[in-house]
Amino acid sequence: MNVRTLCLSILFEGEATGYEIRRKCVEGECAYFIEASFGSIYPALNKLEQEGLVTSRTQQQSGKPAKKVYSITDAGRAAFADELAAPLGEDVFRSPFLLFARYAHILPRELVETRAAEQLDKLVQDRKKLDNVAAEHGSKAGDTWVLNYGRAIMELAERHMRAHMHELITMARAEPNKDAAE
Amino acid sequence: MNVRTLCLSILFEGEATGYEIRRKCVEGECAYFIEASFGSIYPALNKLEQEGLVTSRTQQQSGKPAKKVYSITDAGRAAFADELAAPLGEDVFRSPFLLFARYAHILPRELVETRAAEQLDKLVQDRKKLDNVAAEHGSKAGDTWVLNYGRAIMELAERHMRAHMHELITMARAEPNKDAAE
DNA sequence: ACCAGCATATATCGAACTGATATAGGCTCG
DNA sequence: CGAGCCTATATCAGTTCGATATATGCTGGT
Repeated sequence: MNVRTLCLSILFEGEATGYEIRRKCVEGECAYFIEASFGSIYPALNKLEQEGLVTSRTQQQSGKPAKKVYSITDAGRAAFADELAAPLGEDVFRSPFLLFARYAHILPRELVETRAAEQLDKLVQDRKKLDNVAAEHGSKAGDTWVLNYGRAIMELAERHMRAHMHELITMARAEPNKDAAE
Repeated sequence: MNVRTLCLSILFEGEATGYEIRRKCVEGECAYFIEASFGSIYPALNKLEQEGLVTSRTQQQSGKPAKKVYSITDAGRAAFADELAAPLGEDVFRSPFLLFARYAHILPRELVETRAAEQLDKLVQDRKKLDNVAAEHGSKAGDTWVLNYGRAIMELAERHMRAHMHELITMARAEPNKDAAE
């Protein structure tokens, strides 16, 4: 599932600029399961326009920079339908925190405490963000389903972290570590 | 958290070849929260050797190709410790399936049914894999913690999917779709 | 008996993507 | 009244993925 398809999926719902597509990824309906940077969105939109899957018009704004509003074409809608019918890629989960956690036993207690607290905070923030999206957007059924899936998992992650983070901190405390040598 | 640090983390635990590092990412203790391909592991190991953070020796084998066994150096251990002390990157979750699910309402019922079943199967397989890792490896405390975190989440994901996938399928069924036109 | 396919093992390359940076106008708040 | 932020587009270097190449031996099916 590449940035190209992501752009088509958002334009399928209605017009948008590159900037707005980015925002929808970071704080909108897709926030939970997609990420894309400007560095991939803008080139993707250019290429989609070249291929005739989207069209654009430049819109002047008072008090803000001019923006380039993209719309999907019939060819774009067809291409998106084809993408949805194609075999799906694998889900990906990467966690620097979990790599860190494996080595709690050789790390200073204070550091483990800090990182665990930061991680819990991230989980809480992310869950709140999903709750807000669910509350604000009068989203369609598919969006609600995805959002509920995300919220269920974030809730558990938060609960699990809260219940078990002290064990990680205890590991760090248990063995005196290299910190003493520094 | 880059491939470089991943390699150091695995070599910190003991000697390994590039191939073995890859395996540990795919089916070992890290399977849940890390992924890395040969295309990034081998170059990373070469660079680490150039920098003196790891050393290698070539080991002949009967019945198998020769392998290049890497070991971490003191400089490597120090570099790894520095990495662990540095601020952590963000956790990443990307799900082509959830992007697909948003559009269940415009998709043929059969396709949604197939993809939902495939997704459930993946979740079951992944959970089983984590259970196996937990059972086989007499892993250290940090590994057990990470594994339990992963298992808790996979279990919920599986349960949630099992309980709610029929809603997705119903969405597809509810509105007749473009499939009729094909 | 033989061959297809799979596991081990290293390596490279193009395409994709991230994260940082550049540019630029206008707004807000201390 | 200026620092910093928001909107907005764009590019670039570095990282990573996914596919492919190469080589060898084992295993299972016909």
